[in-house]
Amino acid sequence: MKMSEGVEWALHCCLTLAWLGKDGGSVPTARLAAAFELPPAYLNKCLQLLVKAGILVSTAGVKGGFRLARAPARITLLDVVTAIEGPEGAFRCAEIRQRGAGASAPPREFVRPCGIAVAMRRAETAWRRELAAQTVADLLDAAPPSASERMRCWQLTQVH
Amino acid sequence: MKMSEGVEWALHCCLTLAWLGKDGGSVPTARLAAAFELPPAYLNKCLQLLVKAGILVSTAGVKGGFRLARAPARITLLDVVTAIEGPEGAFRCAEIRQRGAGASAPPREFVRPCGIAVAMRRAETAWRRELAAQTVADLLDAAPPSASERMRCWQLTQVH
DNA sequence: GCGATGCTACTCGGATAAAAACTGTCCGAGTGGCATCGG
DNA sequence: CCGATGCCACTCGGACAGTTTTTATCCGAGTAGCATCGC
Repeated sequence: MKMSEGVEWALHCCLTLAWLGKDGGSVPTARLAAAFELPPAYLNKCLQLLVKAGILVSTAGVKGGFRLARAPARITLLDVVTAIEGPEGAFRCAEIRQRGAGASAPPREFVRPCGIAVAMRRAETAWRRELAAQTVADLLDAAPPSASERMRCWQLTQVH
Repeated sequence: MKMSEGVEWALHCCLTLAWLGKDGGSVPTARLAAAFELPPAYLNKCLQLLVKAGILVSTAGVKGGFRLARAPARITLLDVVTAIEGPEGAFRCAEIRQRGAGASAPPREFVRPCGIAVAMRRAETAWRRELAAQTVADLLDAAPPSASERMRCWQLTQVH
């Protein structure tokens, strides 16, 4: 059960966009990739997922790039995780209770969901609740102010 | 982020062992695999993980097999999930904040952990807490009594 | 001088390969029961 | 009849392939700015 690295990348990029894009400018993939030494093409793939989810908006052309689609306070960590990992939960009940020994049971016994699936779903719900309670704005507040400034200074050095 | 199917298998096997092994007998892999139409060899691999974690005990020999190492009330879902999936969390912080733009930052800035990692860890902790709050005994109570009896009857038909 | 127009460089976006993890399979070491043999 | 002993069938346990998911890469479609050309 390994979460995609794209989640970490996406969150750091959201934070960076919140810092750099304050003046309304778009940031291209190449610059975000350079900011964290990530493979640019694959990072682009992750950012596209965020666009599809409505978290980012993309602009084509020579001065194009990505920027946040809405205020950081309205982007939860759950939004980002779901955008990258997909809507399905980690645990998927295959209903093996109905196979083998359970094949001869009356169908009405399987009307109520499998207790194991319920328990696992409950845990994942708690996980989602915690993720939904945190926003990108919270991450901005928690990060040291120097990081924001360093990122902004670094961006100037990258202008060719 | 897909959880291994072995988790579902292991939980169903723990439930089955609690039902069948009441009289102290061990249940071999082949019988558990037949009970859910699972690949026997791979299921055996999962059961070995449970043995390593101290959840099951295995007995070799002609009347051998697996049985619960302790009472169902003392086996949490977290125990089983950790045994199959390993102790590491789903999210692993790669500290990309220290690379690229952050490479020139003073080391003391990275003493406190990455805010993103903290937030993700908090969510996973909530997930673990829910899993730890549920035991195999709770699953036994939640399952319909007919399932227990059916499994016991079915077992008799499997004796060669 | 001013506007329209064609061009170029740069961007995103999706289709295409390599790598890793998960899933599935096989065979060997070890053990306990059981039949046999001897006393 | 009772005990010791050797054998055998059955079990777990770890080493070996196949398949799906993840990671990484490349190239094409499209767009915005800019220089050029014409009026």
